[in-house]
Amino acid sequence: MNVQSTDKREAIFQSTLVLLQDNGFHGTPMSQIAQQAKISVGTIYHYFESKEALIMELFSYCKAKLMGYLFEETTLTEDQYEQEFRVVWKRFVLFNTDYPSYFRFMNQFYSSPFHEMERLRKLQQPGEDTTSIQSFLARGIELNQLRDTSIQILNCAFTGMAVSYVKSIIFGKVSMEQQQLDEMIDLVWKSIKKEKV
Amino acid sequence: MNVQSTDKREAIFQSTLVLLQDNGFHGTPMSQIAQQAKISVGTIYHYFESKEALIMELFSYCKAKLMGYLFEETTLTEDQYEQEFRVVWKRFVLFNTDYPSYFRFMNQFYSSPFHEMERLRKLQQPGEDTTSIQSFLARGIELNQLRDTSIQILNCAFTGMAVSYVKSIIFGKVSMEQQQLDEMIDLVWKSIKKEKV
DNA sequence: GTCTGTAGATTGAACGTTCATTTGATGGTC
DNA sequence: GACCATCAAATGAACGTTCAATCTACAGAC
Repeated sequence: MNVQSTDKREAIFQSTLVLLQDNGFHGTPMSQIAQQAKISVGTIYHYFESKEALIMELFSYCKAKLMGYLFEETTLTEDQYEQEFRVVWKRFVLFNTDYPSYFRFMNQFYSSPFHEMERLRKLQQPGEDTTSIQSFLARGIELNQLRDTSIQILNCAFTGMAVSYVKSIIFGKVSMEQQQLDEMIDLVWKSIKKEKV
Repeated sequence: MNVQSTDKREAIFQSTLVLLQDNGFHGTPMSQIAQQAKISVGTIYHYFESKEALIMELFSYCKAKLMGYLFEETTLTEDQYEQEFRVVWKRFVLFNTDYPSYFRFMNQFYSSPFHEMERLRKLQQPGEDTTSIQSFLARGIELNQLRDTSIQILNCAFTGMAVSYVKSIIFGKVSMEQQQLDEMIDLVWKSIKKEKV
């Protein structure tokens, strides 16, 4: 696979992202994806085994981008976990509001039967994402900064509020102001920080 | 429309719910819905104008059930808002874990293009749901029990964490124990309660 | 520098299937 | 016999996928 073909894959990904957000998975025919990407239908099948495979790979692609953005250049100082936390959470919101097509796609993906497939795939091939939100939260517990409870519960607070907030912004219920973003981060931090005795 | 036809509508709703959660909207043909409901395809079109109309009405049906359950028999005493809050939040979780097909359908609905249609419909015909979560939260602010911030932000905490928690339970990441549920409610309350001065 | 062979990339018409919706007939009720 | 409910076959459009043909790039021969 040479440089050109990487471009083609990218073009297919972007085209799919744009169309999916308005039409959904089954509402987006391969022919339309091809048209938008300015290639022919057959070419898609040169790069992806099937429509389903395209979606699965697109998901990995999006997730990798998000995770890369969240944790890039984070210099974690032990006594600055709270600041670090605020940065990561804010990045989560900013990434998704800046690239709403990514967000809407991943959101659709997670609430679709594809999610189940992804889950099963992960069980067979575990331990691939080492820089996940989960391990970031785990570190917070170790550093005695976060409530000593299950990672899953902390994750519900972190991700749940972030996703919900991003939705509010994208769907226009809330405007994206610095002040409100900071207040939202406060809510999140209040809920899962370790109480000082 | 007599009693029989109400039963038929109900049967169609239930059949659709069951099939949609595993196959998604476009992966669920009308023929299959009919088969599962033990009626013929044509009959569905007697009760619903189209597949799309069926989905939209199913959403209203589900939402009404959820809201009815959340706020039934709540005797709101002014000085017991916190308790009331905990009851309502817990009910939100219980309803959705008890009826996962409702949850998964609504979740799909919210992350699909249908949501946009619903939103537009709502704009044209506002003020229909008076017993919504939003007004419950608004009351909390009035009673000086919740942080004095925008309803949308409070809603992100309430709904965001609840949805995320229900997902964890349904997808088997977290088991549903009383202790954990209570801890989760604590997180939510901590994040949005009014700080005592 | 030109020619040639080859492997991969690209095309889009064609195929077979599936689906939402329509329709006209049939059964039941008052 | 009028009206509503129900049925299942028929319709026609749309879709995912395939494939034989065409194009492109480039390495080696001379």
